[in-house]
Amino acid sequence: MEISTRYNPSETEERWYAHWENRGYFRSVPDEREPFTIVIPPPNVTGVLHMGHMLNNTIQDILIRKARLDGKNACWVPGTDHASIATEAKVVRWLREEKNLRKADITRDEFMEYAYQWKDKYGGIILKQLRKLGASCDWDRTAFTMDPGYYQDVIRVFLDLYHKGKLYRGLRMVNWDPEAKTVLSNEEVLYKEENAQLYHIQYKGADGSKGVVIATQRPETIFADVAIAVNPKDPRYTSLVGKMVLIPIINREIPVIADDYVDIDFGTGALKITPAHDPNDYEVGQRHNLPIIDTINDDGSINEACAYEPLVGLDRFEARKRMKALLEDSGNLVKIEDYQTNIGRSERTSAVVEPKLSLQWFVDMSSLRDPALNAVNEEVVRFFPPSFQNLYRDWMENLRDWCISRQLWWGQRIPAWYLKSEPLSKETHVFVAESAEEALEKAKAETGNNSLTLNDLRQDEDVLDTWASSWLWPISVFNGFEDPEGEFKYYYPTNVLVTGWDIIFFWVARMIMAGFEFKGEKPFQAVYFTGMVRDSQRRKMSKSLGNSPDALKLIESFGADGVRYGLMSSAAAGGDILFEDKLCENGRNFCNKLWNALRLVKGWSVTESAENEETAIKNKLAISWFRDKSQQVLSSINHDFSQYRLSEALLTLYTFIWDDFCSWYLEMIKPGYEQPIDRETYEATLDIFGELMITLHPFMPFVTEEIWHNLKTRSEGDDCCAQKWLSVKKSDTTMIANVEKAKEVISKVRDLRNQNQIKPKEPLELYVQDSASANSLFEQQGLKELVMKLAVLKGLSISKEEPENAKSFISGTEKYYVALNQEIDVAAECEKLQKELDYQKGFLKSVQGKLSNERFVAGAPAQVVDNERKKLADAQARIAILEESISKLGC
RNA sequence: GGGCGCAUAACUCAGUUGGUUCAGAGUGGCUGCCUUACAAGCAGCAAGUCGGAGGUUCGAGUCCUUCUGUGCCCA
Repeated sequence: MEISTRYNPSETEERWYAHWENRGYFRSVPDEREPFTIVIPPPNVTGVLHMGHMLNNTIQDILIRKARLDGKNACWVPGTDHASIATEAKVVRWLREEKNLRKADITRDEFMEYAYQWKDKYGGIILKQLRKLGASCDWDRTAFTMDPGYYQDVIRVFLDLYHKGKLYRGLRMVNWDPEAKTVLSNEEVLYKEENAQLYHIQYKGADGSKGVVIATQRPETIFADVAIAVNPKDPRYTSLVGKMVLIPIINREIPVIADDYVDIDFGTGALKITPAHDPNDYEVGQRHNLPIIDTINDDGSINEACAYEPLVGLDRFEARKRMKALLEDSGNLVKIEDYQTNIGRSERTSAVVEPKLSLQWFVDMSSLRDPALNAVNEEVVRFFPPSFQNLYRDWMENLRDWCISRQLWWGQRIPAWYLKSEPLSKETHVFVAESAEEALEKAKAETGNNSLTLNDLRQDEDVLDTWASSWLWPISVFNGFEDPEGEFKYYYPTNVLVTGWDIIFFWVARMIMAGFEFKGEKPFQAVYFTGMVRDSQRRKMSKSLGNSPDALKLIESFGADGVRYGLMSSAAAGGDILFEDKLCENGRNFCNKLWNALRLVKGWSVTESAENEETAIKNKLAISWFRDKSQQVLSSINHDFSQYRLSEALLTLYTFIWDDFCSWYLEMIKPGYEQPIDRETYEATLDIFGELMITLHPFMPFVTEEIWHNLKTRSEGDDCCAQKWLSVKKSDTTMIANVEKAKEVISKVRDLRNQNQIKPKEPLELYVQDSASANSLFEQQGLKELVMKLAVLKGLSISKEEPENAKSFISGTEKYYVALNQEIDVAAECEKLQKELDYQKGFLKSVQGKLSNERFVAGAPAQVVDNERKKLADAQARIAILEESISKLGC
């Protein structure tokens, strides 16, 4: 059979994925087995696969495939998030561009209909792309945060919190996005240093005195000023406190007040107080009972309240420019200073966030915090890596109430009704209910007015923050609200959540709070935090930089396994990945290596028995060595898995397969050119190869499945992905150590060839100096034959005499000679030996130092002390060999 | 300004509760090979006073203090 020299992933991947799906391997229904559950961090329904998703989902797939091999009932729930602000923006643009419609032109119901159309057409692309990566999700369970049942859960939770008094409507300073015209939570505001200007403005005294100079970054808000504040400890201004000054241009009188909040060293030390447009000013205003003048509209333009007609209707930034000229004209502008300051921008629209007083819905976090904080502190929910506990704790301890209303249509509409007869304010009646009808009943009861009808009510226009639905994800996807005794009981709490640390506040913390609040139980046992995928210059992958590779193209060029390997090989938990194609190239090369090992093995013809006794015992040793070493490797990989050290597990396997299996084992048993191999060795090799494929399967599912089926003809259902994870058996450590010593001897012979320009295939004669340890080493059955084959020797004997014209090397505590038909450079040889001797003597001295220290011998564990004794003996043996050689050469 | 990390080979990173023959890998570099599975490969080699200083300990890359550099989170 002719097999291509290169592994072709595109040919196999689609075939195997379809096969797995057809066999229903990814499907999970509750049964008597132990469950292993992961819920996917739902990507935006509008999203397309990017590097972060690939990393994140590869990790989940590795964990879920491993659990499946472990015989657990593995359940990976996929789905998407409705992403209210991002999706609404996309739908609005689509309506404008494709349908020539503006949001203002259509009703809410019409908008929702279009939005669902859009979602059905463009949404969920990412779920199809995940299949290409090999993600073994239970697709029958695909969930969406706006599914009817899910929607119902979100409403139910709103009611629940409201009735428990943990949800309230209040007038508060919020972060306002004037572009999206919606409120944002603190986490949705990104602060960055930007260049700005500080305007120094003269406020004249009402009594005609000089007044005071203030510094502000926002001159367009001076008409909303209600006071000037100074620090009570600032001697420059003590005489001014209590006096009145005039706002420039409009000449409205405002008082000068004293407040500790003012930083003496910033600007001029005098601060204008604008409670409507700055959160700190708002606090100061509250303390001093100052009025509030709101001069900015929802869209960021200036309104009539500013009491200066020429500015009305201008955008806040336009108004700022205009103010500069106006202040210059009026003679109030002292100077303009450039400076750097943190500017908050909307995560979604990049618009500069406007602090704004607004009537919104808030979740009171005080009672939700403690169980969630304790769960992480006490490691009931374990973080990997644990260092993220700090970040979590810090945030939880400084938790502020969560603003959950959003001025959008795409999302769960807030289930609160008001009386049309009452204008909106925080004092009006609010009827929170599951339906309008129920709200009406409440309204009648509360107002005592039985003649009210549905027509007298209006529902709150706003929807809920997307996180107010996704925080229920681990509960809702298992129908935990509607049917808490059903499969929810089987799957919840889930085993592990895999997510980027950047949403630890948005999502992870809130899911933990929701778990305890609504179910009295954590949502997951562990959280695995992935790092960020960055480019080789450490920059975040972003569309605007254009430094993000096309995920599907990567899969096309390197294969899904290649990409998975590339991402995982450098992805320690929590650590960022500096991505380059080269990483995937390594993965592709690894697939190719495996493929060629398969070609080699499948190319052999088989005979019933080995050609001679030497070959038979050599192969036997090779098989035992590899089998036994596999146990050690497996045990190390098991340990890595238990600690979520996936990257380490993969690299261990990679090295084991590439080096020990391909470079050593296969070379040990490889028959001569066109020679057959004995059946026993052949069959053992197929089994070994298959076992390696099972172990590698979670990481690289496609190539392992393909090779699994190429190794042997398999019966229906005998698939790699459905095998059983191997259990660790005992191994013969002495035998393994002996073979490792033999490998060192072989490498040293090869090195010697290299250094003396001897062809790799020219057979050499090797002697090992007679000693107890040499005899003991070569008593190992098959070891001599192994060394002879791989070092390409025509003879290997234990010798008391040192041969003529020989070069020597030390391996372990044995001395070896290779007879050469060339002159030996005595001087160079002496120098080499002397250098080695010096080193060994130094080593000996340090070991002796330790052993002569009584406190060491008394204090250190016996095993450590024994080891030092062994080191001492070995070093002495080597020194003896070296000294003997030196004296023989007459150095 | 407050807090949390990180600093190990030219580069990117591992290094578990301090203890195997005086720190590992991949990439890159160097030497030699188109050897009959694989040049997307093979064999071999070189390269690190583990950021600086001090301390605890019989023993420190690992723990403590401090300094320097650097990144992140919050304000």
